[in-house]
Amino acid sequence: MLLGMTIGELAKACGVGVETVRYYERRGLLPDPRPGKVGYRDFDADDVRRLSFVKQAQALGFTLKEIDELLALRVSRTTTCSDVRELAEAKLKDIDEKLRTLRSFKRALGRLVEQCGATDLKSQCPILDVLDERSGKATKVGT
Amino acid sequence: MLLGMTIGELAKACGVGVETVRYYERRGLLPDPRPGKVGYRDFDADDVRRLSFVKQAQALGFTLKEIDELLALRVSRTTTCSDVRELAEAKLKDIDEKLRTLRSFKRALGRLVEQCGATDLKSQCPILDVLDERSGKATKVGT
DNA sequence: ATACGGTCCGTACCTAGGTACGGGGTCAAG
DNA sequence: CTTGACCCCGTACCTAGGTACGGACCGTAT
Repeated sequence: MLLGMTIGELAKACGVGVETVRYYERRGLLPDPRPGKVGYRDFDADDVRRLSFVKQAQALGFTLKEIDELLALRVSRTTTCSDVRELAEAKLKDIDEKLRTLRSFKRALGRLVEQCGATDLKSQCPILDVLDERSGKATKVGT
Repeated sequence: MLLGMTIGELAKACGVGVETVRYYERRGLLPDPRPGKVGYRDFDADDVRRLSFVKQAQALGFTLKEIDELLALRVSRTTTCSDVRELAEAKLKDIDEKLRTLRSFKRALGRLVEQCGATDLKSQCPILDVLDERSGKATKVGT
C-alpha cells in the first residue's frame, strides 16, 4: 500500500517525533502526504529534505512562520519575480547579519581559548569583548 | 542617586521591554544591579553590552540556558582552563555548524534571485536544493 | 485468528520565553 | 505639595512550539 515511507520512518530519519511531523503538517510546513485524507500517510525523500530544512532553519533562529516564507519562496503563477526577489533579498540581509554576528562570536571564543593558555588575562570575559570590536572600550573586571 | 541608567533606559537602549530586563535578572542573565536590594536598579554600559549580547545570541538560535553558559565562559578560581577550553570548543563546533548551514542558505537564496531573471527555471524550489549540494540529487518538481 | 506494533484522530498538557496587571513608592517639575 | 512619569514587587497570563494520551484501526508474523 505504501510506496514511500511511513510517518515513523520520516520522523526517525529526521530525528524528530511523530507528533512533531503531524504538528508541522497542521501548520502547513509539510505538504499533505495523503491527498485522499484516508489511510496512512505516505512520505518520500523530498519530505525528508523539507523536514530537515525546517529543523536546520530552526536551529538558526528562524521561526516556523519565517521558515514557511522561505519554503514558499519560488517563482510561480501566483508569486511574481519581484515579490520573490524582494522577500529573498530581505532574508539575505537577515542571513548576512546572522553571519556577521556568528563570526564575531567565533572570534571571541577563539580568543578565549587562546587566552586559556596564557597566564596574564587581558579581560575577565572575552565573550563580551565581541561587542566592543568597533568601540574599543576597556572591559570592566567582574566575576 | 543613580549613577548610571535606570531599567527603562537600559531596556530602550537594547530594544527590549522593562519586564524582559527583570525577567533576565531573575534568570541570572544580568548581574544584580542593586546589591543592597533596595531602591532603583542602577545599570551601566556593561549591562548594555551584556543584554545586547543576549539578544544577538538569541537571534542565532541559542537558548537562554546556552547563553548563560556562554556568558559564564571565563577563567576564574572556580573554573579551570580545561573546563573552559572544553566548553568553548564545543560551542565553536556548534557555531561552525551554524555558519556552514547559514552559508548554504545564502547560496540557495542567491541562486533563487538569479533564477528570478531567467526564463527557464531549473528547479521549482531552489531553497530546498540547498540540502542536495552534496548528494547531487535532481529536484522533484512540485508546487 | 490473534497479538503486537505502528498508525489514525482529537484533545489536553507542557516548557521556554516573555508580557501584562495592580497596588504601591519616588522624584523632579510646576 | 501635588501631579506625572517613572520605578518597585509579586502574580497571572500569553504565544510558540511542541509532547502526551487514549481509544480505534491496520497489517504482518506466529
